[in-house]
Formats: sequence, structure tokens, C-alpha cells
Amino acid sequence: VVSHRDGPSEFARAVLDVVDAIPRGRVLSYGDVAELVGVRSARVVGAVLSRYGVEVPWHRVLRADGSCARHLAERQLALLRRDRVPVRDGRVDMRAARWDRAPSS
DNA sequence: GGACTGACTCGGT
DNA sequence: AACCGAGCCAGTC
Repeated sequence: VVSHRDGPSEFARAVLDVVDAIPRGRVLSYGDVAELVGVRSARVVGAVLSRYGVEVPWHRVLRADGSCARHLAERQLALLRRDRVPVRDGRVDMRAARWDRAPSS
């Protein structure tokens, strides 16, 4: 059943779980997260982070081309540098920093 | 139940 | 590099 009380939906929780699992020094695009939770809309991932992002390492999620949303750029870049993510010209090198969750075993 | 809104993405100009 | 336009879909009203 569904409670009438508001909280993160099951979908939102799935998004937050993925983002929470991104290791320091790595990043994912909104579209990557969408794919991992099983939707084809990258936008809705942004919508979840907009509402609940404060609870997770939201700065590890950015656009597919490695750029940040305008209103977040300054803070996000600072946090990414603190994570030692390679940033060049305000852009993350996705080829180098994209989290590749390859089951090692 | 319909219309709108975006922390998006891709292909085409 | 910089615009489009279309597709996307959970929220919100």
C-alpha cells in the first residue's frame, strides 16, 4: 500500500541509493543513473536530486558531457576537486572519471 | 485526468 | 562552438 505521508517515493529512493554508492573520485551522468534505476529519462534523476540531493553525494552526478548545471557549477566543481576528480576548464573528463561498476569477481 | 515543469540527452543545423 | 527540436517521465497543480 502507499502511505499518504510524503517521503521519497520508491523511485526516488532507488536514485538516491545509486548516487550514494558512487565512490569518491568517480562520477556518473544523470543518464547513467537513470539507466541504472531503469528509466530512460535523465531529467527525473535531476528532479530527485533537486528535492533530496542534500542526503547524498549529489555533486558526483553531472551532465553527459562533463559539465555542471549552471546554478550548481561553482559549488559542484569545488566538491569534485575535493574528491580529486580531474577537472579541466570547468569540465570533468568523463572518459577518465566515469564510474565503471565492473563486478570484479 | 490533463497540462506544465525541469540539476537531461541526442541528433541535426 | 552554439543553437534548435524532439523525446523523456516523476512531480506538481
